[in-house]
Amino acid sequence: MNNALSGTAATPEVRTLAERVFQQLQDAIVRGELAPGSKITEPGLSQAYGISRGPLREAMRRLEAHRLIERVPHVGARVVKLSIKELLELFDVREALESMAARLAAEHMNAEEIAGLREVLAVHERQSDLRRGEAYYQREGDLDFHYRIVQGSHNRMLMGLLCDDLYYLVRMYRTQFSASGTRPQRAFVEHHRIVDAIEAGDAELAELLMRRHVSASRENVVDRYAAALNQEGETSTLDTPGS
Amino acid sequence: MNNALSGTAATPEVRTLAERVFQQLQDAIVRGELAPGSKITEPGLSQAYGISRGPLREAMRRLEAHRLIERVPHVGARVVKLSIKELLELFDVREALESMAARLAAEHMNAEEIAGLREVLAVHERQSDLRRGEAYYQREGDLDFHYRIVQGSHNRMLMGLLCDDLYYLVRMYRTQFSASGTRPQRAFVEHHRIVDAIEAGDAELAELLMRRHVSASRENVVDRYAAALNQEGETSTLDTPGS
DNA sequence: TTCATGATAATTGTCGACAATAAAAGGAAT
DNA sequence: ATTCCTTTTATTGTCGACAATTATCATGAA
Repeated sequence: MNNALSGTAATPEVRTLAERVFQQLQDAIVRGELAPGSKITEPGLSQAYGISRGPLREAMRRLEAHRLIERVPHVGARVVKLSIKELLELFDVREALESMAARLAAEHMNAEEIAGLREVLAVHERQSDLRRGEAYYQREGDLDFHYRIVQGSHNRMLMGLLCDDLYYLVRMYRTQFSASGTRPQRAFVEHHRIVDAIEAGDAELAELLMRRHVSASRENVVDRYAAALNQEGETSTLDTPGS
Repeated sequence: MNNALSGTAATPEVRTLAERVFQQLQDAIVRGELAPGSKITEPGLSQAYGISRGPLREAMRRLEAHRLIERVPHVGARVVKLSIKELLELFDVREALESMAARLAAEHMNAEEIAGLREVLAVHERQSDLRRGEAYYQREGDLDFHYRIVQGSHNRMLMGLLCDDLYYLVRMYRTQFSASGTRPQRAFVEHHRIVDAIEAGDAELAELLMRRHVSASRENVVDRYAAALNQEGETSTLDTPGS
């Protein structure tokens, strides 16, 4: 129940050192302060955070489980670097999971939760009035929207997979690719329609709309990437040919 | 590439102690040797496996990440005990993920992989001839079938979620609920039809069939549980009332 | 008898040090 | 000059011990 969106926000005080440094590292990685692909050394971090290597190793194990760092035995760990291929994989997984979440939300969400969802949309609308292009806050809010729907599914396993694992990768991608200004208006009306379907209890429609919503977001990323690739002459991460 | 089904089977020698004890513990939990809900104590296990508490703690962290044990700070860890509610949640997640996997498999699977899939079905058919009711081997084979389709999706994130996390829970459930003899014939023809769709490259059909397949398996569990509940007067795990 | 309270014991969290492995640097031979 | 091998160095893996927290149990009062 304590999984706030910004991680360190709604956690007053953590009991264990490993937990705390885990959250700090998680935040640092998501915000891009630890560069993607950069190597992480245990003595360095333990000195930087003023703790021993024991708790640090546990924190790193958790980061590895959340797919934020990659470790190879006896060699070391490095911050994960999302390629465009892995980003698209992430979208496919989100499409599958979030459409299911929307379906379950339409079946199980209660009145208060739906009211909260509408409130989120209202906040977005206000922010959209203020700053139409500036999409950073809205993007965080977008995640908040998806977050609430997942919670509304009342499926703890789904919540764990989406909120504890994948959403951190999504946020990391957004800072990494600086993916602002991604079709704000259209996503807006799609959000509204999804809430309408959920409120009407139309599970199939909610599922379909959410599936299209995520899929459209994915296609948007593909287009933007192709455009950026044409404009510049760079080949950054579209490798890994076989399989 | 090295994620064999039986865990300790295709791994000749593991480099690190933590890795080894992790696999041993994972196997012990899945096989039911460590009773679900039983408490796990660090000194006990470190003595039992003849290692120090350091590697053991890392192994336990990994088990926690794989949702095989549950830890609470300063209190301890206990083997996860799947309730019927969580089992149904697991099925919903599988339905979402595996239907997507089938869709992607229909798009990306190559000839050799399809041939391998057909070979798996052939093996099942032979085993089904030999022992029709005895479904243990067939159930392991069933997981092998699903395993290969997930691999055929060529989506590493999907593979990680399904094969590294959820399938261990599935196997654990099967030993825990001793869920043998679950509609072997019908699952059989469903498997065949799914492979047909994949071979035809019909992504939509493969997705639909896999979705129905998992959903039917879920409903079968619901029915069996309701029947067992009526027959006996026991109330085992249908608690957790509010959400 | 039951409940609260304090002391005891056990377990978890944390730390520093040693051993094993892999990467890096340096030198010798072709 | 390049390549291969040896030595060195740094990082990871493992261990045992101490501190902090929690659970247990005994004791006493209502």
